[in-house]
Amino acid sequence: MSDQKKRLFLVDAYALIFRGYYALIKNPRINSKGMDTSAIMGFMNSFLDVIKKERPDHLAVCFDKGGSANRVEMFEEYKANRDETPDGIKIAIPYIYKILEAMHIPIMVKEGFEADDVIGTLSKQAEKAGYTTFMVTPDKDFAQLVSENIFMYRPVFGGGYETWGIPEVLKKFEVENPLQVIDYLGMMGDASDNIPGLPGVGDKTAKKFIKQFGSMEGLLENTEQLKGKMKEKVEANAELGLLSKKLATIMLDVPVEFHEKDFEMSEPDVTAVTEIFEELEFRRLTTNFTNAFSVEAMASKGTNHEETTPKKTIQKAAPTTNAGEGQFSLFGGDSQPSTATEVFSSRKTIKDTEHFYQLVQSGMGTKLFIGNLMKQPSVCFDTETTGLNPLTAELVGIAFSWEAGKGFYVAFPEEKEAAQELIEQLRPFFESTEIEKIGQNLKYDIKVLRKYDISVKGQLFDTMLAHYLINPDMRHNMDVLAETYLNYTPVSITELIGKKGKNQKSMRDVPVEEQTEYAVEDADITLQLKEHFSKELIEADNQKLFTDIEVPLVRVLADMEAEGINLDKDFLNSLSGDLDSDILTLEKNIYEEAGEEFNIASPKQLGEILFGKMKLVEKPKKTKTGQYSTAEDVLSYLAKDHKIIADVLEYRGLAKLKSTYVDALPLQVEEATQRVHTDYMQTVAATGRLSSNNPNLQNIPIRTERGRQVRKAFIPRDENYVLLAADYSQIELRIIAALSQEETMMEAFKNGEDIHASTASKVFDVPLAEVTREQRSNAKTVNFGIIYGVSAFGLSNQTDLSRGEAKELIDAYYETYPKLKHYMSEQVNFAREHGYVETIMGRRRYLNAINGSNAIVRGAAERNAVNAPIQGSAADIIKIAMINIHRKLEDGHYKTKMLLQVHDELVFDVYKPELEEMKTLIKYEMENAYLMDVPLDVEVGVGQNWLEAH
DNA sequence: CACATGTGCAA
DNA sequence: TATTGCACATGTG
Repeated sequence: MSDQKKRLFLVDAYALIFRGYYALIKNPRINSKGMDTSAIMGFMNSFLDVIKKERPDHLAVCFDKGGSANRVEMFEEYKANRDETPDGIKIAIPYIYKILEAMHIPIMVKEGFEADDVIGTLSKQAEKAGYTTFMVTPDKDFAQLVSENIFMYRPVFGGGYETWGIPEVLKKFEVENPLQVIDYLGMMGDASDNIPGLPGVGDKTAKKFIKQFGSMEGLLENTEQLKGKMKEKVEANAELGLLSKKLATIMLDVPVEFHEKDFEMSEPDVTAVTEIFEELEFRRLTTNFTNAFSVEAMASKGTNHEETTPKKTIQKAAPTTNAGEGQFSLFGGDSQPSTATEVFSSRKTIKDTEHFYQLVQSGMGTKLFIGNLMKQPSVCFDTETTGLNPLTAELVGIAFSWEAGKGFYVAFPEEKEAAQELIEQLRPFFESTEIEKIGQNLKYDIKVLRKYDISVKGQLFDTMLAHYLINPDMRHNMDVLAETYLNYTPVSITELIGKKGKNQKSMRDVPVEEQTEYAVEDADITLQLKEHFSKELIEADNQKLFTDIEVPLVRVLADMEAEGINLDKDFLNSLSGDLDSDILTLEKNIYEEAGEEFNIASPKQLGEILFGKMKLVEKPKKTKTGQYSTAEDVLSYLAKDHKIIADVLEYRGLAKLKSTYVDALPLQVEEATQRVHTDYMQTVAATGRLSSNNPNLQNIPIRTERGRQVRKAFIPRDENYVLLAADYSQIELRIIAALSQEETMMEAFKNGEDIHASTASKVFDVPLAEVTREQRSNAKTVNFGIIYGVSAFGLSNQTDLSRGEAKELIDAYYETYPKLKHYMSEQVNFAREHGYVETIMGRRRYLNAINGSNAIVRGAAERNAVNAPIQGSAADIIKIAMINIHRKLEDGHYKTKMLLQVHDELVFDVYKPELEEMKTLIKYEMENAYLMDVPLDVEVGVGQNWLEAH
């Protein structure tokens, strides 16, 4: 294999660093010193992968230094608009240098030249010297350099690499010659490099032009063939086009020379590298590194299935050896211990490691399989369906796994009766109370199976929920979890059924062998994640929260979602008509006042009219992108002086109402049930709250008279039912009072006082009876502000108070409630020391930024330290209440159903004969879900619609 | 068609 | 320079 031409790898350092950093932006790696090591980790992972996979004999890592003097000379805005390099990247650079030096990796830097130009020049020189060069970079600009001997070696999102040779470039850019990539980039521009490009020309147009004219020059010489606006624009920007092309051209005459010897790989200084990794707390990388450089690793090197490397130049590796033997120890994130059973080689799909996935054949095969299945104490399963909506989706198959690396797939027939027959055979498994069921997002599977009249019984372990408790701020989809904790990249669903939109396939259209591979892999991975997470749950002392709250809630939510709520479409239709005519009138008035017609819904156009043309304000506030801000708090000050602004505000309110609620809700009524089924997300809000979508039923208007009308559209199931709404009164303030043991506030609650009036009376030092509306309102604002960690500035923004008055008010507030202030600083201190805060049920939120150096970020973390335990404890309490109520309704075989949760409120469809019983039961369960030193109070209302029920 | 931005609804 | 969310219309590529 090495008898082929010699190979040179040139690594574009910054491109890989940026890519690594942003790939982890949602789950940044923070070590115990609070340092963000994402960029280093991301870069090293990619880099070591290349070494491990390709074993290059000649290699260099190329950095920029001092930018490109040349390009800036040509175009002074070149890269000027780029955001400043994030801190996470800045701190990474010196470490990466140090690591590469310790590894004895050649580093190329040429002051005043970009890495692109250095790499370009070197590859062309190496080509003359008989080398095949691989440019390791994701940056598509490099495509212009590709030749018979020069390839791009691109890391692919989700792991693996793809190689671009001439055919790939020609196909990708739809050109005849790689050099035309320069014309393409020149026309289209590149926002990240600040190459302007031709205005109005994007990917599609650029490709068209190149097919038609061959080059930028060809285009500019033949503009008479263009039409309309495009002709004008291109002609007007000819110079810009030529300049853009120059900027996009990678220079090949950088004063560097390719001497073979300088690029030879040599033995790394293992001790030095290990030391740096230890300092950074990179455990997995340490083994990854040893592996990448070891002889053994070379022998057992596996092939990634995504390999697109040309056969002649890149050695194809031997079939993967048994990865379970333990010569790799790549398992686990840097904080996770590695274990023998969960060892997989880096960035591979599970396909490449030894595994045994079997398709269960019908007849005898099914019987044998089910017999075996029923003997297991604990099984992971995953349903495959025709779509994402569990109310309409049909079963395509179910994967099962109970042993790492092994699993089975039961494919389902399309025909309804046959499918039902098959699921009946599986019923004993799903309805067994003995067998524990493991899954990722089990709510979905439960809802799907529900349609087949199967109820999933027994203990549940949902890996998504488990991870949500382990770190609620991270993302919890299975692909990310597999990468983070198991270090492998599952087959993506897009690979199977294509991107959503144009011609997305259904799972049904996927060959059953591929279904098996994909589905069982997911079950296999989920099973392995469970092993991981169950340990971590214990370490974080979150087991009770998991078992007693989050897991039981899954079934409660599945029931609520399946139930849905009745919506009065006709009523909304008539509202829509009313809104329409009012909006039309306002529109006419606004156009008249503005002297022209424009799109009022466009903040850009509106700002231009109000502040650019009419100049209603001397110094208009701008948004971060430099547009005039037309936000409500800006405009409302001006409404009394300018009719047009009052009209705009009213228009906005009505338009919002119509588009977001009145017109949108009827479209969400499910065909099959004629009801609206929201989807509650249990793992989104970092504090432990639920969120609701498709549609969001947690933000239905209530504050304005007009908006409130929408609530009239939510009605009982039929004439035998009424809607009941039960609200916790001031639950968050009660929690903070109890947690801080602030007696004054606790007393007020115990005595059933109006808490805001009571606060006002104490803070402003007036008798309770003499508190003015304004005083109560200000006290209410502070009460809420305290929960969020408000500043004097923020408070003065929310009230009529000046900054000074706001500060006085806050000071008086803390004097009234000294324990409250103490509690707040205690929370902050706890977070500083432990890195997290927790709720009454031990739900944690990690706040690493609280020890960071950025004052703004740190301030936000400090507010979170106060807010998260309060908001989160309230969430804990209502979740407990929901579970208890759900159980009572089930056990008592009531017809009443729980329908909605809105953070501190529950909504029920109550069967009229059960009404009195329900009022008592619901109020009792909510008030007694969790007992604190402050009583909880729940207000219950009943009505013919949601508005009346309040 | 996908994504960013500005805006605004709820607790 | 107040917490947590979701979703709309516009604008851009």
